Amino acid sequence: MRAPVGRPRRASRELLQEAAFELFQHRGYRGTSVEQIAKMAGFSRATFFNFFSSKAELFWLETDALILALRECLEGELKADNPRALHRVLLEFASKLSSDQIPWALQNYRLLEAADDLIASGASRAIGLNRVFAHYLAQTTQSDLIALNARAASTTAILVSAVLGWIDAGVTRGDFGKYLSGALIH
Amino acid sequence: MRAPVGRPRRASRELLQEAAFELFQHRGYRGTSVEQIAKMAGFSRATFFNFFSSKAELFWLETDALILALRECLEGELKADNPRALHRVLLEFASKLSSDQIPWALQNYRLLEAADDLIASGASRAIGLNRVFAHYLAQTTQSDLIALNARAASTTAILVSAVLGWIDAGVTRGDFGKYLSGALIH
DNA sequence: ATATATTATTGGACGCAGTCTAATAATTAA
DNA sequence: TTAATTATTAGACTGCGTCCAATAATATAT
Repeated sequence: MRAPVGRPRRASRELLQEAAFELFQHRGYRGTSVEQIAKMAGFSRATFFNFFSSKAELFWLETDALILALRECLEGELKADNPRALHRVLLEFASKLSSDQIPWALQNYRLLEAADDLIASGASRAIGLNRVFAHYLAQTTQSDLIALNARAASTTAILVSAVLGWIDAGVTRGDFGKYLSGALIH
Repeated sequence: MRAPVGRPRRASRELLQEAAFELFQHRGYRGTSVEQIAKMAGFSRATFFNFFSSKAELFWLETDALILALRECLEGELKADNPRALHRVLLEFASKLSSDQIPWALQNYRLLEAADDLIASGASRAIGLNRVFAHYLAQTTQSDLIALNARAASTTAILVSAVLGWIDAGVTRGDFGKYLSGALIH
């Protein structure tokens, strides 16, 4: 593990994100330009795009980590001898979520509404989740493709709506598991 | 009903849409600029934005009409003495859909994938549908908000996945009702 | 006929996102 | 000291969406 060759990095995703969220608070997402974010963090616009492929990617950084954790949890389950039902795994994952580690983006998900690129990137996350669920169901159950896709889509939609409900509940929200189980059994 | 005052219109949504879809076929959605669409139809870029608030709005013109019809169908049902369950109304609406009147945008929904603004505008349609369903459920059933939202979201997701499955089935797809009912009862 | 009001179309400018390229800066290795 | 390597940067470009002022085409009033 030698010292890396070449000019060392000064910028980082974290530095840029910090500057961005501060600006988003004051001027909103649309009211904040990439130029301003980069300048606020002490870098140039070009550098911003060395770290994020778009303004929206920055927004989802923490949320993507959460989604990744969920995906790995499901993949681990698939490797088990007898993988449990999707809903059970989701509920267990949900029970480990604590109210104080909600990604900034999710806590401020209402920022989505006015910005096309945020809606699009949020939708891409939902679609990605849906693919993960569909894959899990395909491995663990047998049914025709259309019913399988419908179940995956339904699960995704319910999960998202439970998350939003949980966030909307504010600081007194309590445990997420309660919200998810309430939404899953209908 | 006198002749309208002022300079008469030459342009129309239909003319612009026709030109746009032709270009989309050849160069794709992203590869087609608003400038090109307007020029192809014989107008200027500025005129395009007199008729559509964005390139994506043009894409959804026919689909929006379909969604509107569904919404009106549900609103009519709400005014009935004894509105039926949401699923029943949807199935009846679905049975009236014929394979040869699928909006161009839906038939070519794969164009969505590469274009952020299309994804965003598509997601907005889904969110709008979801609101309609949530409203319907709120009027016709009694349950807590979170379960209600979850059911609406689930219905929306299932409807969308059924539509996509139906379209993917190609010309031999047959009746949509079959797809929807297969997706709804899971 | 001519002038006026009204509406449609247009050109041109702007700011911002995202892409690209070439230049420069900071470091390690030779 | 020089070369190789990587980070940062400036600057140009295209396209979207917004805006405004200019012009064109029509109806109506005088």
